[in-house]
Amino acid sequence: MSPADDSTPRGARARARIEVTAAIKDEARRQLAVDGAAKLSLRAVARELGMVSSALYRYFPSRDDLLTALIIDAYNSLGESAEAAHRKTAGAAPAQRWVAVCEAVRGWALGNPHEYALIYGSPVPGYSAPEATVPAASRVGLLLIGITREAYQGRGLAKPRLPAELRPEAERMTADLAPDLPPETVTTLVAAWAQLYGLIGFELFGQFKRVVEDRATFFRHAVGQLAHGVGLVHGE
Amino acid sequence: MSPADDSTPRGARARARIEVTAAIKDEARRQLAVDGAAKLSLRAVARELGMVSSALYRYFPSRDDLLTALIIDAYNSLGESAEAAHRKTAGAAPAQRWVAVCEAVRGWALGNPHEYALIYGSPVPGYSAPEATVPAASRVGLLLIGITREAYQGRGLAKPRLPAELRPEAERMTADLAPDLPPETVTTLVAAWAQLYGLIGFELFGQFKRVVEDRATFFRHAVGQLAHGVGLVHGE
DNA sequence: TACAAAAAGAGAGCACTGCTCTTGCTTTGG
DNA sequence: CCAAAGCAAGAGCAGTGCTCTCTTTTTGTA
Repeated sequence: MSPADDSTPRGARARARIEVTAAIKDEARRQLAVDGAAKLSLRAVARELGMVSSALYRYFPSRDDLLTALIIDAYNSLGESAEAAHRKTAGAAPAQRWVAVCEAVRGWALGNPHEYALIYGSPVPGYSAPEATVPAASRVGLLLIGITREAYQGRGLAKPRLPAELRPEAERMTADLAPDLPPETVTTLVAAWAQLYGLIGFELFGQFKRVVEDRATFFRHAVGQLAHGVGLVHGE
Repeated sequence: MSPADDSTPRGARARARIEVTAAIKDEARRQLAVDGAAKLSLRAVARELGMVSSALYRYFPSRDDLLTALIIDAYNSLGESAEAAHRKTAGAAPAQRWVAVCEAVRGWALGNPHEYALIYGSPVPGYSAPEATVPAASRVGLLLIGITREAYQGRGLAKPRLPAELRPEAERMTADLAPDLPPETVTTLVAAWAQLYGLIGFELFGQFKRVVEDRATFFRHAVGQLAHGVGLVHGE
């Protein structure tokens, strides 16, 4: 995760530290998958690893620091799933790539519900994500921007309307996120990005219970509509 | 909250029980607003109320039961805010009512972030919402259905396209939720419902930090687009 | 190579949590 | 009137995050 400044760890101790750190995170991830973030216990992790709880604080100075490490890993794991779907659809139409990436995000979420809740559910109280999580957290968003850019550079796309009151904000966002795209598109894109997580969250957290049954099909259709809204669909 | 079967409590003891129960919930809500659900402590609540912790278990058999009561209250509080906005816009165009209700939901969420997180964030681990929460949880959804119905009965509305693979599910949802509306509309409506919470959740949980600044304007536009997608906007 | 410094583990302990059980006291209803 | 039910209080259990001290082990360097 951290950049490998010197790929040769200075000694046996440094190597051991890396291994123990990884072991702690692995065991913590295991407990996370079973019981969720709120029940993750440092003492239980240490117990399972055969070490005493106070020794664990040599590796993570607090429970929140462990959680932060897990959050960054989760963002990266999710990002890799999404990027894999993106790669696999190279050459396909932008709308299809969009749907594929969205489905990869959904699939990862369904497969790792507690990790998903950790990063996109309510943040752990009193905990605000440190700056270190930003790059990992951006990966999916960048992917969606990339797909849109590809479509735009390919043949342009239908711009949604933009009310005058939103234009300043739209131009600010555009300058920050994708200066080569029209503000109308960037605005819709950001909304679609948030809406994607609404769809996934409702499914994952049980709001669709007794409402939506064929959730995969429903999701595919909904994110297809999102792609349409962004302007990725030309034909028909 | 609970239906007043006999509005005259049988005696002084019953009255006291109601009052103590309310006091516990109030204090718990106070702590919830400050520290969030995970740090809500029965002992702290009891302490603040001048009672010993074990006495609290006469009123709520467990921490989860207290949380469930708070969840139902939160759903109802949110529902009332939304319904107030709905009433206040009686006679207005459906799209305007839609936006007003969505803004009421957002306003309530921003004003009660921890309560919002309690009901729409990641569910408390190992905790699945009991059936008792269903009616309270449905109020906002019913409102959105009502607005759409009003628009439909008024002058009909533009139906979005519906792919064949989704038609069975769309018809099932329609039969369950609003048999008098076209399946195309119901499907889009359910998606919009989830997407609304995506928009609010991203704002509330910090995902829009350094991305969207003028969030009120952005939100108004985004939910206006949702209304458009459902078919509530006729003109222009 | 000897040695001080840094890193790591072990254990005890503090203040807190949810929850249970027992012991008394008070209100209630037959 | 009096047993029964409801309620409060206190002690106690097992667990938590975290800190502090003490000892051992591994370092980089004089």
